[in-house]
Parts: sequence; structure tokens; C-alpha cells
Amino acid sequence: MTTPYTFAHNAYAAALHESYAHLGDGEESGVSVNVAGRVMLLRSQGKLAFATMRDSTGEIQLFALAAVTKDFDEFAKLHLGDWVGVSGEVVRTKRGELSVKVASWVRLAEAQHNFGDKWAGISDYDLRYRHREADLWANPESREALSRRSAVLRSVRERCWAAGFMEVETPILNPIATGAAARPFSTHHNALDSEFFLRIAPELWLKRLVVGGFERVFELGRVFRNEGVSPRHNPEFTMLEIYAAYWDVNDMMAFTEELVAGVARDVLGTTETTYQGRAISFAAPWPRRPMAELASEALGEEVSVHTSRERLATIAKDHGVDVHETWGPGRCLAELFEATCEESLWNPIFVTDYPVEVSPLSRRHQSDPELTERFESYAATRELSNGFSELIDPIDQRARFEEQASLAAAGEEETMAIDEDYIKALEWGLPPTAGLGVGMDRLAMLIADVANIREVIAFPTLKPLHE
RNA sequence: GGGCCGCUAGCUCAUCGGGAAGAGCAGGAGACUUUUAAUCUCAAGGUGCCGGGAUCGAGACCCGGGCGGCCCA
Repeated sequence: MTTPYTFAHNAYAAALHESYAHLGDGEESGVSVNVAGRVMLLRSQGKLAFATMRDSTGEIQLFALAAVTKDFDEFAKLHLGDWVGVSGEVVRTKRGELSVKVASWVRLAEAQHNFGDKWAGISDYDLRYRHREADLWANPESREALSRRSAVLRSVRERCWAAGFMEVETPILNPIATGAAARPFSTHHNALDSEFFLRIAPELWLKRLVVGGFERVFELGRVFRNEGVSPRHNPEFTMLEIYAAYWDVNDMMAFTEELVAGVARDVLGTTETTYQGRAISFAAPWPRRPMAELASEALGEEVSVHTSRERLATIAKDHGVDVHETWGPGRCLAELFEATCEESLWNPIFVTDYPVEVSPLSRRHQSDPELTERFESYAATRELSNGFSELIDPIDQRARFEEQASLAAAGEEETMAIDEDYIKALEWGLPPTAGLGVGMDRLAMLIADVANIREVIAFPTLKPLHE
């Protein structure tokens, strides 16, 4: 069966409901429209047939009559899921349902598979994620989650642009994977006969652009980490990174809280919402608390990066942390913080003053060289963003990379690889700069109120099925 | 990677102390001039995820594998 190549579509469901709200029961508008969409429900009743059609904006009823509708018998035999284009008058039925009274219609595409149970939809996770196209038609919540993700990305872009940041793109294929401590994916370039790694972070490239004179840049793009899959981790995910010359960590915290609160306002219309049934407020300002202070409170014992490594390791072990030999006091403190505090961080908060040991790209704290001017923000018990005053000293940067290299040599799995080109870039001079990274999937989860990262990813990574 | 749970018709789910599987919806045929998950009648629909094993007999029990969910690392 041949189907049309185009359809002269001129009306949408949602707009019709709005424009014809005044139409009384049984009243006819005298206006003919062309609508198109998918048949979701069909109630055929002898010489009458009612279909519920859905387009990208909503649903509208199609009202067909044997006496009026061309090819009525065929219309009554449409399958659920078929795409149709319909011309007809806008009317409201006696029972009060706004409808398009079908004068003529065409089937634009046939659905050869069904879209799940018409009441229960599709609930099998495997089927939902492997055939998201069916899931999106069957389950309104799935559409809503992806729509909100899109709205979040739009809001973030607009807010970055409005603040004077330029959107840039940096390489995904890299000879070394650095800028974060994570295992990369590797691939091979045939013509260059070289191994490449998919980026784990765009960070170092972006700072090189600042060295090059672009004072405010951001990138919103995919990064790849070759790690486990969980309700909060997808191997590829979307990260916002932004860099601002002349800013420090405090400026960046102010920007971060306003960005996230602004996204909530743009997408939800409010900063006061709920996540998984519990109230959460994104309103700025967010509290700013040094990591050591939070850990001390949780422990009921004063700890800091200056507490002896032995003491910190002992307490960490008491809290179930698998302490490695290679860890110094900074790493022990950070792990201890995660083990004891994370779970209680519900409303957004900035955790500040991270140890140098766990922050190889951050500038040292002006009041304590063992700490850095770095923060991570937490919301709903999870890390949401990471930012700091950038380390601009090439000599210190080299020493930090070398520290990482020696950890790697000692068997530590997740360390940051040295990047000579980046050090050279710093030698050309990076002005005082602050940077920020925000996991967009995590932010989308909060805004869409979903518990699984896959709900905000159109096509999440799945294990291929083998025959 | 470890633990627990799930996998039965196209979809959503039942069934049982081991005795060769059942409903609703979808799909097929028919009835019906205002339906709203329309309703009614009829017929059809299954490698019970895959592979082994114990048993006279397994979708149910045991072992291995696959995919997924949740928790942990």
C-alpha cells in the first residue's frame, strides 16, 4: 500500500482544545482543520467510530460517521498505532468531547507492532529501554522525563550565553584521557595508526582556550567513562563545563547556585519542588561548609587534613571504608566525609575546602596549602557539581601530575594522567580562572524527579543481545 | 565484580504441594448512529528466556548461561 509523501497539516491537538474551549456540547464550529498523529484508541460503533489521536502536543478525538466520512469502513478498521492525517470540522460531541469530524483521511503509516497494553502501557524495563520509541508512545512519564531533560539543556545553554559564555567544542578523540580520574574507552585511528581514548572530561582543552584568550567558555557535551552501570551511572553522559577568567571559587559558587535555581525556575516554574516524594529547595544561596567541618560534626570528633594519617585511616576503617596503603590524610578525610556525610545532604549545599591530595587541578587554598579552593555541590545525597579556582602554576601542576603518576605506579586504579601539552599551555600563562562541571544527567534527574539515570537518557547503554 | 529479585501469548498479568497453561487488552471475523480503557458474540493465538540435571512426570525443584531491576563495591 502506498502512503502519501506529505500531509498538509495545519492544526495541533493542544491548540484546538485551547481555541475551541468555548464550543458547547453538540456544537459545530464550521471550521475545517487538518490534523495528524497516531491513533491511540479506537471505539467503533456500527455507523460511527471514535478514535483518540495523539500528536506532539496532546490528544484529540476523531469522530467518523458512515454518512460523512470517506472510506468509513476502512477508518473503523485502523490499527492502534497507525499514523493518520485527517481533514474535518472542529466539533464538540453531545458527550462534550472536542473532536475533528472526519470528512476525509489518509493513513500516513501503518504500525505493525502494538504499543503495549492500552491501559498499562509497557512496563518491562528491558523492552522500554531497547525500544524507547514504543515506550515513549506507551508511557507518558517517559515522554515527560525526556522533555524535561531537553528543557534543562535549553535553560542551561541560554543562561550560559546570557552570562557571556561562548559555547565551544573540544576533542572527543584524545591521545591521552585526562582531566579526571576515570578509566577511558579506547579506540584506534587507522590512517594515523594511533590509539585514541574517548574523553573522560573536556577540562584541560577548555582551559587551553582560556589561555588562548577566550575569557568565558563552556562546553555541553558527552563524556565517556569505562566503568560500571548503575541507576546513577551511564557509560556516556553529558557534562557542562564552564570556565571564567578572573573568577575564583566564590564567584563560581555564586554562578552555580543561580544556574541551578534558574534552571528549576525555567523548567518547573519554581525552586521549591519534591524529589522522590521529599521536598527539596534549589533556591539560592546554598550553604557553604568546609568538608572537614561536616566530617567533624558527623563524627563528633575534630578531624581535618592535618589530623594524623593513622587516626584518619582508623576512623575511616571504622566507618567501613576500604583504606588503601597509598592514601594520605587528604584522601582518607575525603573518603571519610563521603562515608559519613553524603547521605544526609538533601537540600543543595556546597562542600568546600577539598584536600590538595584529591584535587590535582585545583589551586591551593590561600589560608592552608594542604587544602584547595574547591567545592562540590550536593543535592538529594548525590554529587551535582564540582568547581574550583584553577591551578595556574605549571610547576605545581607538574608536581601534582607526578604525584598522580606515582599513585598509579603504586597500583591505584583511578588517577589522573599527565598531560605535557597542558603544562606547556600553563607556561604560556593561564590568568586566574574558575571552572565548573555539572553532570547534566544528574541535574535532569532532579528536575524530572526520576530515580534512574536511564529515564533521562533517550537511549541508555545496554548490553547487546547475542543470538 | 558480589548479593537479592524478575523473565509465562504481541502487551499487562494470573495459575500450582511437581500431573502436559489462563484472563484482559492488542490482532482476526461479526453486531451496534454519540463513544471515552466503549460494549457484546465467535474463532485464533504459547520453544513458559536458553542449556543441562534429579523425577514416571517440570514453566514450577537443582546446576550453568543470557538479559533486566534493586542493593553493595
